[in-house]
Amino acid sequence: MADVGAIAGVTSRTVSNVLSGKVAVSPETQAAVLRAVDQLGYRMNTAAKHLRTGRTGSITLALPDLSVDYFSQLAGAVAREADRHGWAVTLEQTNYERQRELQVLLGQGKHLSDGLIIQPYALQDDDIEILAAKQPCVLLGDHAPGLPVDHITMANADAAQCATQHLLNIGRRRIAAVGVNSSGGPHTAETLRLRGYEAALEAAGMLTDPELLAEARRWRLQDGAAAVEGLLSRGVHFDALFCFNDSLALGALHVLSQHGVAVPDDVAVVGFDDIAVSAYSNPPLTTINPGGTGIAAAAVQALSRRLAQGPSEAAVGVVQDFHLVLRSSA
Amino acid sequence: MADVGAIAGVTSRTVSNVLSGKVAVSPETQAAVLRAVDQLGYRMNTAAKHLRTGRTGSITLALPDLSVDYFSQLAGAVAREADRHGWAVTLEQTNYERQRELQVLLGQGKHLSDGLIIQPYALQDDDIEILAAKQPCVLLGDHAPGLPVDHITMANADAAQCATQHLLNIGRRRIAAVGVNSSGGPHTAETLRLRGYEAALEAAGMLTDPELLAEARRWRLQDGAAAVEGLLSRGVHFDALFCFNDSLALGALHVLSQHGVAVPDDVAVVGFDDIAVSAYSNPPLTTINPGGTGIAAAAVQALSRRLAQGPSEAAVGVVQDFHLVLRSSA
DNA sequence: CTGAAAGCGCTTACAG
DNA sequence: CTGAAAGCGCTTACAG
Repeated sequence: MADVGAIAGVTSRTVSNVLSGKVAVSPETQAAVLRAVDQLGYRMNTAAKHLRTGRTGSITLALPDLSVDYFSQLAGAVAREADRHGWAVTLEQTNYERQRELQVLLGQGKHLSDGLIIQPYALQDDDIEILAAKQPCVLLGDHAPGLPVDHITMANADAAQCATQHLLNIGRRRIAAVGVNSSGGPHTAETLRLRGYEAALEAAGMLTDPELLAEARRWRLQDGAAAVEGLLSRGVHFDALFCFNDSLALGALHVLSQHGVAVPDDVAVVGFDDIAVSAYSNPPLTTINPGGTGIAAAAVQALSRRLAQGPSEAAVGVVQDFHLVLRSSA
Repeated sequence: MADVGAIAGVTSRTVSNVLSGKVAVSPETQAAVLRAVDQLGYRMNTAAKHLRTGRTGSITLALPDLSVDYFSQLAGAVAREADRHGWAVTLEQTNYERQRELQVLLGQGKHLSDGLIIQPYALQDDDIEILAAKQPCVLLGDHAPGLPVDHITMANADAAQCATQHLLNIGRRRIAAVGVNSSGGPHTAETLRLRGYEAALEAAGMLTDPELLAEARRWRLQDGAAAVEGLLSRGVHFDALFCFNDSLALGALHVLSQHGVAVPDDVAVVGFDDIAVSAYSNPPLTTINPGGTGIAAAAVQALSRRLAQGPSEAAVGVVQDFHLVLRSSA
């Protein structure tokens, strides 16, 4: 920077002013500096800037697993949004491990960043206190209401009820729920979606048959396949599947097809998330769309606001809209 | 660091030595320092370290689009590998844009990192010279042979020939190629895979029928669907599809099913990449597996080696193994 | 094995 | 509108 200044006939101070654009500089000086920058191929040292200002210009995105479609699509959307805000995004795969989630929240990640967008999975409500402190942070997914942390969420229970209601509307009466996880906390997606499922049944004057609750701790393709295999091998009778996410549903579709079960004639299937492949499965999957890239945009915006406001302002919670996407599977 | 030293009764120099572990420190001193670190909740300032050492501890991963399964799975694998090497990974979505690819290669990304792993898409061979310079860099995908840059690739033509050969082996004679892109350069995946396809036909004494070449500039689900719709609407007769990647194949499967075409009876389908969903499609997809997470591991390792050796050492090219995964679609 | 000191490349009160 | 100078928090020759 001093070298640039030397060529332009100014000090580093003025070069900095020109480059940051925060302080007015006379047009001639500005032109001279820019010329010198070009001539030297000068690029600012971000480390020095970071050291001085305390701002890194990057945010951390912490997700359980990038190879899960929902997360990778979320990551893509967040990257795009962050880009618009001039942020780089550093990736942190937490592998569904509480330890790593805590580590990231405590800011012990390898890389210091200005803020964090995290979708926790294994973190308990007890860990809440830790969250609020340490660093600017936006939570994705579901957590205890009243959490003093910015968060973007969706109406999980309502959406699940809507999905189940649709299955009831088309005349199904033996609807299995795929993705139940009895070890989930009270404010997790698995619990809320189960609640929505039960609410729909109840509203129709029906009881939840425990036999129809198919467990799946993780929600990957293989987990959906295994859950439905289980249902089938136990001889459970069902005419519909409400899967807690699309990967489960895709796995389910696969197993049903292998067993010669017709979808939707014998068994109707509804998913949750509307990932890209779901529109192209055989048959195409009816599913809940959780507001598209809205979550990513809301998250980045919330973090941006938090960074501008500082930690004192009250936490904001955004509830994303959803809608049922009707395709052939139900 | 000075504060920590004050408590431990040493200077920052010794604290630094303890924390870096590079210089021997007496056990008592070490214990005292560690205690002080704990007591103060001290965390090292990475910016200062970076400024001083010139190393950021992070690498940049530049991919066209995270919402494409192949790339997101690659990103997940790279993140995992980088983690093992103690690196954070910063994400750069280039959106298939030459401009952004150049920008990243020139190191003009928002974030300075120690090195770059990039899968270019729009970059031409003319840009090669730029690549070699600027920063430690590992190339993914296909490029001119003899490129003076570390690169991880696979035997695209061989794999494509293998896939096509399989279709010939099971008695198919009208094999359409899906994903042809006439504007691709001579060393791109589209060109190499087409070449493998043609080589297989030629080896069987057959000619390439231009009618069977289905264009698709991008290789997403919708592109595969559109390509096959085109084939169908043009009334082209075909009994097999060799799709240049799995997303195209999945899109194709969808359209075939919509039109009541039986797979594999009427039309056999082979894909390329073996992404996770491909094992769960209906029918499950026969495809080329490009060495699993081997590419990610090889890339991170190559970058690691490059960083240790400096720019003078000769560039290394790794050709990843592949194999055909036989499932029901062909 | 440890101290005292310089310096990495910026930004920013303090002056003028 | 611009200079001279301090300081962000580390690491590392230079000594001892």
